[in-house]
Amino acid sequence: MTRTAHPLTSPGKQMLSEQVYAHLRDAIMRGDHAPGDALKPQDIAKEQGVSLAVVREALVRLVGEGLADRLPNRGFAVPAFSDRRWQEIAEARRTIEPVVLRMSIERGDVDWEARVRAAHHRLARTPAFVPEDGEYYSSAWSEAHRVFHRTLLEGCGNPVLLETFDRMWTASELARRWAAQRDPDRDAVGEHRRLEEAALARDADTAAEVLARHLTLTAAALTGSSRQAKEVL
Amino acid sequence: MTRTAHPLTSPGKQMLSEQVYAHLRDAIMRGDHAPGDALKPQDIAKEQGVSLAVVREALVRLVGEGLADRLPNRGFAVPAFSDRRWQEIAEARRTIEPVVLRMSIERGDVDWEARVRAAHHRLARTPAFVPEDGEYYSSAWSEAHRVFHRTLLEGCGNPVLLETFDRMWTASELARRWAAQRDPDRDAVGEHRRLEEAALARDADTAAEVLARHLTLTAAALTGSSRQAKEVL
DNA sequence: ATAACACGGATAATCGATTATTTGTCGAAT
DNA sequence: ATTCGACAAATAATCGATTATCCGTGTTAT
Repeated sequence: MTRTAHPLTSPGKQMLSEQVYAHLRDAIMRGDHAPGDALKPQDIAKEQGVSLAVVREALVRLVGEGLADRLPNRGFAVPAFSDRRWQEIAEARRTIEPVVLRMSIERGDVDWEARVRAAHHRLARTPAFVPEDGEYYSSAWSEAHRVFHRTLLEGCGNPVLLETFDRMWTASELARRWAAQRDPDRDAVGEHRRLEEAALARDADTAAEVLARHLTLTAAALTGSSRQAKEVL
Repeated sequence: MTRTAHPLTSPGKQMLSEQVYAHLRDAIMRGDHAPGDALKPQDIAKEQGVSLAVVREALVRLVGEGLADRLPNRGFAVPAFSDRRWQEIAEARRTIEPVVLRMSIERGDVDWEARVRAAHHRLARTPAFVPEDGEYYSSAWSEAHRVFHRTLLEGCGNPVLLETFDRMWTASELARRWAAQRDPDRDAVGEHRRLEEAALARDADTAAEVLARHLTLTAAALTGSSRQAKEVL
């Protein structure tokens, strides 16, 4: 039955593939599936109540962002990160983010300063762990963490560099889900505080150094032993 | 009629969506379509002799790589780059590539040295322009140019950083197609030669500086006037 | 006993057709 | 003459079904 023309653009409606994409992305990032698990279009289509075409589109997008693997004629799967891959991602972040942070600190305006303050404040008062979630970071903390690191860089004013950050962050978080158990000795809170202080003081040298160290320590904590951290430092 | 099972994996066969994807990517990168032109799935499907599903999959992949724009319920289009966007891409390259080049020079082995030599040699003896192609760079030169710049960075040994290069290079070349007329005063040949020399001499400081200048000059040449180049330098 | 081959189930890839949305146009009311 | 709204073409999004491919299993020949 065709209903009469909409008086105004129907508000809540968006593409099904978009919804399925977001759902799968969140599920994968949340770690709902084990690495290597098959993502079967038919099963997903049935449980989401949509056709294969929309699931397929969502999966293809996921592959493009590194959130799914594809083997031709073999289907899609949750990506499995090797330790080597994880280290490469961490190194890439160490290489690029301090440079962008410098640019950000040199260029950021007062609005950026305010956003940095707000992001750090939010991060500092969000608990990283909630008892019932076991060893995993709470999703609220993960999001606050991402926003803080991104905000630090946003002063650079270059969307292309921020896109690069987004891609690496996604890969980094995905790998962290599975490479990881937390290192209780880490003082990430203090590192974040020092980052904020250096950024707001416009001390690019210190900020870049602290960020590089922060990323190194994080990477070392996630590869199990803290031996590597001491070596690098 | 179903034919009997293959004695061995049929050799030339690959996914249709892959072929269509490659075809569209090449066409867009070659500049066959004007920026902003609609990419109509139906037309493409008909001229390629495939169904809508495979065209759609190819287009979704293209969007993921920034080689097509998508407006929900409005279809796909060849991306139109603003001058601002082009400058952002160029700045991102200036920011990241010199840093990666340093790492590459510090780490590259003798095999890398040989590949740099070969890539530069190939670039130097490939003509940048062929008369019948008007003002556009020849596709052979474009490819040799890409390989040279990529090879310079490959010594870093980090696939994640190289993926980042690939994405930025693609965006850069796409923008160049349309932002661009060449600046006859440019001595890109000399810049490339100095890059090779500094890299092989393991002079990371000089190489990074030459690369930054090279990217600045290229960007300035493509935004029309060479005024900006002089300012930045 | 082993290795190569053929069958069959499961699932990926593709297709043809249906449904939904947008946009331009035409006409009526002001 | 201008604006608002309904109609109609174009085309994007989705669906259900078909075809092709892979892989495990069982069979047969050596």
